Amino acid sequence: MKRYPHPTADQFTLTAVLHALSDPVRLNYVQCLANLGCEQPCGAIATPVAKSTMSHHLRVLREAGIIRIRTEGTQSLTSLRWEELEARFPGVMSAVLKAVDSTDAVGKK
Amino acid sequence: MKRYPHPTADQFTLTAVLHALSDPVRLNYVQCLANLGCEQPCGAIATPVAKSTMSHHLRVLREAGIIRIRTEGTQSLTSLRWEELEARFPGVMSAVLKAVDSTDAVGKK
DNA sequence: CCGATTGTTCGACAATCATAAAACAATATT
DNA sequence: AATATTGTTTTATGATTGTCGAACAATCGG
Repeated sequence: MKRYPHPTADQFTLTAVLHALSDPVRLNYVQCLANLGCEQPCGAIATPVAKSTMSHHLRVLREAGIIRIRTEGTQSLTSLRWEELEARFPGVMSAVLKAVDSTDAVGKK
Repeated sequence: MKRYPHPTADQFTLTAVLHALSDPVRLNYVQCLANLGCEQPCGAIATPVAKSTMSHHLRVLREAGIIRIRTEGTQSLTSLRWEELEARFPGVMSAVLKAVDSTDAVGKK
């Protein structure tokens, strides 16, 4: 069973969060995760990149505090750290995700 | 008199805005600009980097649509494109700037 | 006209990043 | 045990990035 280092909420930095969300592939993944609303295996969300690349992106999101990853069997389950993010940086995630919904900012980099 | 290309609001992309704000030097500049509330010459806001570096950062901010730059005499006057940004991505800028105020996310990269 | 002020542009450089193939690890299934 | 599933790690590569100094451009003040 793999263990991943997750930062605590007080270790989040705004610049790391913004940087993590500034990549189209990552932003799209986060948006899907938010829309689905519950824990998802990495593979459940379609992406245009190789699995090794996706593994890298998920690490960036995890290290920024945006997602939590735990393993169950062979799969890695990812979930948004919504409450912690909203508590630390109120309104940032919700505004960003609303903006994603209302624009085509994702997909074509 | 120099002319700078500025994107129109419909050309803004969320990822470019987030990327532009994800650098500590740029985020700090934007925050100062917002706090001062009015047009400022580049040099009026202290930064830890060389002027050529700052010129680069201001171009990134301009191309993302975050600031407007116009020249008057020898100085370049910068201002936030607040209304346009809020209209395009409601809540994003205001949430980010509030988060900056409430954390030490800026300065130490 | 001359020098000072204020930024921009142009290399150059080191660091980071997004990407993917290949090998690996861990668990599940048959 | 053998194979399939799922994702990570390693290694490599090309692109982007942040940084600076030096040269340049434009204006302002004498």
